[in-house]
Amino acid sequence: MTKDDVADALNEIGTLLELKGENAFRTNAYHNAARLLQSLPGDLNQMVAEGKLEEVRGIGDALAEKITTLVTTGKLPYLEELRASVPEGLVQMLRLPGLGPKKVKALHTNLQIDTIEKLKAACEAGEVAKQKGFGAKTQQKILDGLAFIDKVGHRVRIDLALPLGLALLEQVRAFPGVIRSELCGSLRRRKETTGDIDILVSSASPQPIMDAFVKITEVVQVIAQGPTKSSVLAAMHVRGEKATLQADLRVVTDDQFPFALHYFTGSKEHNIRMRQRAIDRGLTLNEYALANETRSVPCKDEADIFAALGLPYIEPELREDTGEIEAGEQKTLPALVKDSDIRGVFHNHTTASDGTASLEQMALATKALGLEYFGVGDHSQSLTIARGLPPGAVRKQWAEIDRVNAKLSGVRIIKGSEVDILEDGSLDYDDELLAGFDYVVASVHSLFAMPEAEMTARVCKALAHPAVTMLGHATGRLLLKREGYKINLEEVLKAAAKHGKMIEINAQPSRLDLDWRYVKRAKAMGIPIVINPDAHSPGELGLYTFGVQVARRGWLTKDDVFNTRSLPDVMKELNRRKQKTPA
DNA sequence: GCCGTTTTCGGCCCGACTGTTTTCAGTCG
Repeated sequence: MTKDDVADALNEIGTLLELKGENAFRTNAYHNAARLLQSLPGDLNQMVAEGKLEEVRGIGDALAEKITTLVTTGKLPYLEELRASVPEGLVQMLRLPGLGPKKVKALHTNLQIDTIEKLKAACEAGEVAKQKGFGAKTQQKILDGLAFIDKVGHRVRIDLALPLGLALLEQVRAFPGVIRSELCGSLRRRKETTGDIDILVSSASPQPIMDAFVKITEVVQVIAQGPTKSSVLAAMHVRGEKATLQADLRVVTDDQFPFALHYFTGSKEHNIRMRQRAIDRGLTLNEYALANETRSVPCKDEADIFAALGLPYIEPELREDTGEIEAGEQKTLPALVKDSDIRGVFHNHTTASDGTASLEQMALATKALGLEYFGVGDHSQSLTIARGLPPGAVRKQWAEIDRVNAKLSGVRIIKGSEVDILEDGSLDYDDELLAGFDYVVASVHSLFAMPEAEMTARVCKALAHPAVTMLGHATGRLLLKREGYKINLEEVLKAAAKHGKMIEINAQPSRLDLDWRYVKRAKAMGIPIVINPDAHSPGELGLYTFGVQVARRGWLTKDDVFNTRSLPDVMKELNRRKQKTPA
């Protein structure tokens, strides 16, 4: 058993104990131990063998014994007994916003609800609202949550899906007889979430490839296995989280490969347009060929297919039928921004607020990524939960930045802050303090339930403030978990354009906010975009690449993205903006 | 569950918000 498997088991115990109404300190000890294990360096088997587990702060006798049993036998009777005593449906109910262990337990005890289906029926019958501690609003919130899950289905965030897809692809590529192979589908188009992994292979002998595919270590279940297509369920741990997805493998001949690659990359809407173009030229386009009864157009790659239909190559990220065909015809397709264009990052956190690494550690990690500048953006004073900085701490940090900047070479720390937008749209620091920052990210972190008009006015007012440089995570959404707050983004973009403000693409894979559709809109309005990792640890700095993917889906070129500029350029522009700020 | 210069029991876990209440339990970050 790996560290991650053991951590999964411990987390499961913690959750099941919560549902049984156990003491929160006890359940937390399990979750805590799971987290400890995942960040533990070295080999777990070896630690167990050497009896070193108890030395870890947070793991005592009881946890050490359970971990030892899991590692040595691969199972744990205690966990199995727990599972048998708690219906599986209760664990699923926990995923609904507004439902925690206490409420789930109450629903189970009082209404015998132990499945999502029974929960839905009870809400629709109005039974839940009658329960003590529940009410009409809670009941509606559950129904909204159920509808949301229904809509989202079993999709997985790209930061989890892509590593799993690439791990499978890498192994498939090593199979004997594989000529070409690629990821297709929404993963290749770098959509923010993925429903399944599509892998395409060209080969003259499909059968051995099918046989080998279902035996890959990440495969947990074989759903179907035919001569040229197989479907499996694959799972992998990525940075402590488990990704499980259906993965389909298709094998075609190498002549068919470009057509199949285009077809399975989609999107469906893009494909429809392309097939129509083929028909207009007296041809049919499908996953095997571009042809009619009398002739077949040979294509060695996708570019040949586009060329045969009178178009330049269209990048997968653009294939959504949102104007890419027309732009191709007019030769106005953008040269999309690339990872290597990024020269620095803004909006990051250090131990001064809720980050895990010091200013200097973060700056060094930025340099190690080959970047030139690290914009610090710790939280402002109102966000006490994230240890937001009071003014005194801000001034202390500025002195620290000057000290570290004097010491380091090859990377520069830029003074910034992620300042809360307060309820009335004012900022969380006074103007004098704000004027001392090189840049300010303004973000909403409170009162998410505000009516749309109020929230829009609140954010637009903040954007009018001279000290604000850019807007942080524009909607506050958490992908597959929580919809963003209600806000009129069109109005927000107008305000940003009017006041000359930038908007960030928050590159945290759970956010990817501003959404790519609005990124495209922002570009059309001339609003500069900044790709920010919102890193809370050195390891998160590299997440900016997920923001680059959003930028590409939003048609952005290098020139559209502020942090593709060099350090001198960036400082010049930030200073120019500050000159406009009345002190 | 873990932990101990407060050491074998009692504290650990903070604060805002929501929806339910009429003073607060539960959820969430």
